Amino acid sequence: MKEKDLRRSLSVLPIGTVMKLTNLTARQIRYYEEQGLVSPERNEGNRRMYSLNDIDLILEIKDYISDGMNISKIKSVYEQREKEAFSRGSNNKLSDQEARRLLSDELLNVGGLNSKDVKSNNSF
Amino acid sequence: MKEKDLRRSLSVLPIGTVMKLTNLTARQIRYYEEQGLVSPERNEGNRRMYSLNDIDLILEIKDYISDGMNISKIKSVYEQREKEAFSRGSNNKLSDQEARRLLSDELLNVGGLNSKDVKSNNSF
DNA sequence: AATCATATGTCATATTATATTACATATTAG
DNA sequence: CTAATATGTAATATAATATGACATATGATT
Repeated sequence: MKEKDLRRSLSVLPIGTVMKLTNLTARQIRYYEEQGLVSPERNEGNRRMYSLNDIDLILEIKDYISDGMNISKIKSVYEQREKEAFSRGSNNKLSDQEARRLLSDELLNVGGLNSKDVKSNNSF
Repeated sequence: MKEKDLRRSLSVLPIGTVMKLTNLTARQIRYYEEQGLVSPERNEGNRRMYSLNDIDLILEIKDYISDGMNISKIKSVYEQREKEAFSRGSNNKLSDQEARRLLSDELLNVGGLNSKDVKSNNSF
């Protein structure tokens, strides 16, 4: 559903939270961004702010890497995906207030705890 | 489900995230803590770290405040809720719905429709 | 083996975020 | 009116994050 997409794309999580949820270091998370795999927003203070979708993506990247795939391969996989997604197109817009409410709901339903050695089920 | 309970009690969210998700100021959030309504954990750097359960609670507090209930009343209600949960045995707590009803009952005793500013579309 | 690329660690410096405390103030209750 | 309540605001200190540079382990290539 549309609402869910939106609430999962709200960027409210700082890198420290992402570190805990993914078990990655800040260095790693920033490096994946540097390589074009993730694109967190920035707040007014220039801090990276991540969404649940970003966390999904990062966990997926983590999986790929632990499977022996290197960054550039992962990147090409995502570029391919974007092409497909782009051909579908989507647009939705909700008020900030609605969005906040929706994200609350979503956060309260987060599923899939990351666990260092358990191949991420990526169910976040 | 136990795993979900665990997830919901993970303290990984700094106060800035809570501000965004609840639309409250840091001052308000800390004040509710000062009044004994919330008890976030602290990380090694002494920063408050909130869980999804904490956010639930804060949103609930926000609702009741906007309905005209004052802090001490809310506190006494929570204490009452705990008593009842305790007398039922720790393994059989009040359901959320029952808890809501309890608070609603209390609201009726708070007296006059303290209409206040009902901008509180408690949709959160 | 030597060299190179990749992925991550670590350190230094600068800026933002948060904690704490104190005082101010608007609104409500008595 | 006066006190209590809830929140704002400011000052100061410390933690978290950003950025850039250099180090290094690992695996790939020559």
